[in-house]
Amino acid sequence: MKIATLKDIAEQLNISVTTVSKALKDYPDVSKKTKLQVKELAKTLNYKPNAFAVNLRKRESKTIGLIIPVIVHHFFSNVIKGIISQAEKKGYLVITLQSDESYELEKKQVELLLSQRVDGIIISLANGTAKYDHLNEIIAQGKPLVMFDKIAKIVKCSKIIIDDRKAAYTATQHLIDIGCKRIAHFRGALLPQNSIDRFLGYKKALLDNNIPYDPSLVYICECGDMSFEEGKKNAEQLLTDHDDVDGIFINTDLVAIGAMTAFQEMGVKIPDDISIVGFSNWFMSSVISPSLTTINQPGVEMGKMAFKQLLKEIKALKKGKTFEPKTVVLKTDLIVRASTKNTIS
Amino acid sequence: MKIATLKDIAEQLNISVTTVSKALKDYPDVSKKTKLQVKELAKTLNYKPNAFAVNLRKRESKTIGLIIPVIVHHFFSNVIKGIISQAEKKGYLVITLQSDESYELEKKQVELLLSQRVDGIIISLANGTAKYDHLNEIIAQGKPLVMFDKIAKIVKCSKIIIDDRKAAYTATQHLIDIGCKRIAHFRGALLPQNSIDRFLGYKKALLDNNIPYDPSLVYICECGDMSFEEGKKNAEQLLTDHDDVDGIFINTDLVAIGAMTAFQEMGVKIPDDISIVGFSNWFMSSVISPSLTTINQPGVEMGKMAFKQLLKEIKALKKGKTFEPKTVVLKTDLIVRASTKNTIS
DNA sequence: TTCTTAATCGAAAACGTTTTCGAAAGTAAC
DNA sequence: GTTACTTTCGAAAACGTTTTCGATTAAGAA
Repeated sequence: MKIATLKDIAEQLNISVTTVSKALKDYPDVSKKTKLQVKELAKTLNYKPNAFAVNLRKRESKTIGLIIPVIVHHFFSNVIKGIISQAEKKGYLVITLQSDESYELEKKQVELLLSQRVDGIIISLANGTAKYDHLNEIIAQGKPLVMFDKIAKIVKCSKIIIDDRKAAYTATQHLIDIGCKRIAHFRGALLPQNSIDRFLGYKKALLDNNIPYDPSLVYICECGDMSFEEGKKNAEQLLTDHDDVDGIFINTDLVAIGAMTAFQEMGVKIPDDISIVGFSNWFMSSVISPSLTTINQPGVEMGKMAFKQLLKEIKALKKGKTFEPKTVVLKTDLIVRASTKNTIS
Repeated sequence: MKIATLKDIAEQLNISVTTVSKALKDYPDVSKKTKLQVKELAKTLNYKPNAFAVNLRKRESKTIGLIIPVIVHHFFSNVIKGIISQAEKKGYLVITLQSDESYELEKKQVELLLSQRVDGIIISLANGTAKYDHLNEIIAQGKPLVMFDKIAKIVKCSKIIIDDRKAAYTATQHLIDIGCKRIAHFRGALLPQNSIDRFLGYKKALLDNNIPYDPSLVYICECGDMSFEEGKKNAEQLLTDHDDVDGIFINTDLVAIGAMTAFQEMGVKIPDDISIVGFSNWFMSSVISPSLTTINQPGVEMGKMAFKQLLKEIKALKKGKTFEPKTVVLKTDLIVRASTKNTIS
């Protein structure tokens, strides 16, 4: 019932704890005979090294922390999957926490992970996060930090992102290419960097095509998380504000789907009356009707990359080396589906 | 840069490590003055107790393990969310692993968690799991184990489930009530208990209503995970096998959506030609067209329950008490939407 | 024989905490 | 001056590993 320790093995074999430890890790200064005996007994006693003791001694936990705004989310759960699978391959475990888009919680969770002595932290910022002391503390403690998707540019750490601006530009350009003249934008929250970047990409595409930028066509979401309801609300508002809009680029698929639902309820035809482009390529977007044109955001790959970078830094630090923060930009693709329709050719 | 320890504080204050430790936890045998000094210095040094050392000493990690078949999954990610949030509230952290529906991986992951000395394990079984040695080992080590959703009845541990049979019965009865005469069933994999139970509920509903049970109407999925493609394939097969089916009860929403997509591509009208009921109430199901009638499966609540039960058992064991495994059955609801249509009244 | 080398082992310290137990010093009572 | 408390502290052991460094023995070389 009690879990076996090195001491138990040593006593049963009448040898020292030292020798048992060395035998199990194939040190050269242990005889073949003893090694065999030790290994055999270890197996029958179902010996497993006590991780606490190993951690304490080695000053590393083989564990990393992961903080994300929401778990029930197609993109984020893909990232989680990517991180966990990659980590497991390399012998690391992942402690996951959800910040719920709250700065306060996020800060508390960083403290928690630090006192747990994780070997490194991967984080995607909450929308509410505007102060970065808690992140700088991680770095100050000499712990690797990797941010992904929702990042803070100022913080000196590695970042795994997509080119939001370029992707948004591509999305908007697609609307223009198919003949849209009045293009609205649902930009989500004001703060997060990718919200800003997507907005800038949208704006640039307009200007590059000599379409005047009209601020009244940009809808902001004051609430914490972009949601289905937000999309519905914005769509209804848009319809009362403007009757000439023929295209919308929307920050997130979920919001886009909310908007589409509202439009359909109000008798607006998609894509005939309005073309819509979303962002993220949620699985859902391929099965709704009409299917949603969107930007594919490679979640699993992002997760894997984030862990790989973190591991690189963990290893560098272990060897006493320093490292330069690196920013990896992952490729995105425009996926054209039924929610956008060419009215030109 | 270096992280402060009790010793550092002790040396700077010229007192013993013992006193520092006691001061920080407000032991009565430390003077107010020393307590104040210690706490102040601890704050300025940003002292955080070393979790490894505490764990080693206290023989508990305040960490639990969670193994699930898939992360990117509406129901499971909801459960994860429930577990993590509840655990955080109680001061516990969660290490999440994904078994990918593989018995081998699941077994390895249990070993991993045990050697990590987690305080308990929550698990939802892989479809491929038919042997339970690894689970019994957890119990043999005196660690609490809670299973949810995909459980093994034989294993003596607490279980959080829904009444799959009853839910399936309700779903099938709904199809019968609206006038369906030939009702098919996509049952998913052969092995998992809930797949079996849902099938039994389906069958019982038929028989209770004097509808003959026809095995050729039950479609099995040989593959590991139930997927969108599986639904399409089954739908196509069904259409060539039988032309008189007017209702289907499908194991999982995702498969149901796949089937609906296939039907729509083949010109079969839903719900006019065939009524469909899914299972789980994925968010997606409410926004597709037609929206999907389904059984609501309370993921977050299930996760919270699972953790609560686990914590109860952890606490009992800590006090040296024993406990009786408990099975909690959560309520489900039928959610009627547009994919089923009353052809009677 | 004596010296060198190789092979095999173990004592001990260290990682950072927690907790038990006793010591010391001060105060109060007699 | 002795006894009896109270208050405040610290030594030491323990949790289970890992690793350094010496010790011991045996074998081979001189």
